[in-house]
Amino acid sequence: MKLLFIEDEPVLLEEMVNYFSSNGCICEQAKNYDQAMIKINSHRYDGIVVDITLPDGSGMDLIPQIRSTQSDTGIMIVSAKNSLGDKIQGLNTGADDYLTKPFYLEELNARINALYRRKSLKGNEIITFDNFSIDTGSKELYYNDLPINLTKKEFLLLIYFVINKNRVVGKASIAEHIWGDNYGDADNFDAIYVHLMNLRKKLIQVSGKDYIKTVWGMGYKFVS
Amino acid sequence: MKLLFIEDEPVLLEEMVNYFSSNGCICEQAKNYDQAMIKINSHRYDGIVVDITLPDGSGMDLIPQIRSTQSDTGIMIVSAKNSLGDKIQGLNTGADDYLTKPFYLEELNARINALYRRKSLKGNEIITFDNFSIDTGSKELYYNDLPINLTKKEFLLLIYFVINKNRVVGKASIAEHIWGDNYGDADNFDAIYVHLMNLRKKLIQVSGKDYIKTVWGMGYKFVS
DNA sequence: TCAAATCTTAAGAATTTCTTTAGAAACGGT
DNA sequence: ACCGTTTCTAAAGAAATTCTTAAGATTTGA
Repeated sequence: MKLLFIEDEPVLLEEMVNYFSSNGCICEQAKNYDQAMIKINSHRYDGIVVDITLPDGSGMDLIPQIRSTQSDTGIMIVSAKNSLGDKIQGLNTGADDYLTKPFYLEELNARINALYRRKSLKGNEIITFDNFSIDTGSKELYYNDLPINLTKKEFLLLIYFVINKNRVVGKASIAEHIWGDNYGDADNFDAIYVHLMNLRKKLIQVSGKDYIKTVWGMGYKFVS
Repeated sequence: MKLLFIEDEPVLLEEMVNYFSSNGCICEQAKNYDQAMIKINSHRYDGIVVDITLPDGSGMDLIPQIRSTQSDTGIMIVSAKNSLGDKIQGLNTGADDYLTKPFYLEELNARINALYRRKSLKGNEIITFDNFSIDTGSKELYYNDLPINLTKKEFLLLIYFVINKNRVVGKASIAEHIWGDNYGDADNFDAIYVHLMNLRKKLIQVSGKDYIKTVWGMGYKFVS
């Protein structure tokens, strides 16, 4: 994942770059508005962290600029101001999320990852796990190049699981993700059960491994 | 995670409670300002979702009240876009985040989790003590990378203990946090005893150490 | 010291949650 | 309109958790 950090405070900037570099990210930095402008207009990033208060301008003004050229880049505001008004304004200009200083780097990391997951889902991408590969463009699943026939619901379910790998997802989350808003009856999860079991069985059938672990009373977890 | 939803619109309230309950949270609700006030002053929560427009008052007025007594509680405002307006801008209410209606429950979920991470878990998704580590995302406990199987209640109990490390927690507090307000019989703590002992035994079994100290007549204390 | 209160432990009953199956209903392509 | 597929509903059985009960141990305080 390629990231850009726009931040004038040198200590924080270094901390962020160190943290994300050692987490396997490609990190670039800009120390002020002008540097940021140059970076933004010449490179693409998966995520950009923008400090609002810069010595030569407001990070707020950078956001529409980023958004106009890099529509699927995750934009994360970091700011010392913690009034609601600023947050609202920031998100209205096209940012995806914000964090007020001081913050934990773990928190920033979690949010950037969440943004990346959310954004990258749209593109035609191939996600792999073990011997499986999912082509999100053609909506197909392969096991060692052998195509596995999944129904639409099973496929959506699989994608949702893979995106949230190793994390417990509750039945309600699954329901909302697959059926959207109007999943009326809250305590009727029969349909989920069925699709889930079908998907589980298909994965077991070809791989011999059960990827979907049941977490009693909580939901399910995709492990790999 | 124990949550309070303050919302007068019954459909949305029910949806939220159902959603988060099905995702493994303990949920309580308040339908108006007065009910909310009572709840806030008598219970502690990990997160509170506040609707601004209530029939008998403004949710905004509840926020300083919450903040003054529950500093680690994540406060999430939900509101129709037009009622946010300019009034709030620049007004530092003490809320942590906001969401304008309508929203996806998944979005609310993500934000509440983020707040919980930041406030209670101090930025970490993984909490450690001695050779144990608790992964709050995958809902698993490890002892030196050896997974320890806990039931839902045991897991909730452990988290509650760890967050309140070295502090005595009474049985009533435990009950409240793990069962919410629908814990029928107030002076029946038998169920707590059982879960508590089961957790205690599991921890002793792998580590040889009893982390849960009994404080006679008071409650229990998790030491590390 | 002894009775009362509180806690520990264990076993089994009750409840909840999950799995599986089968068939009905809805959908989509021809 | 027909047929095959997908999706949903329903219901029964399995599994795991949760709760109740009860008996025994420990601590407290009169």
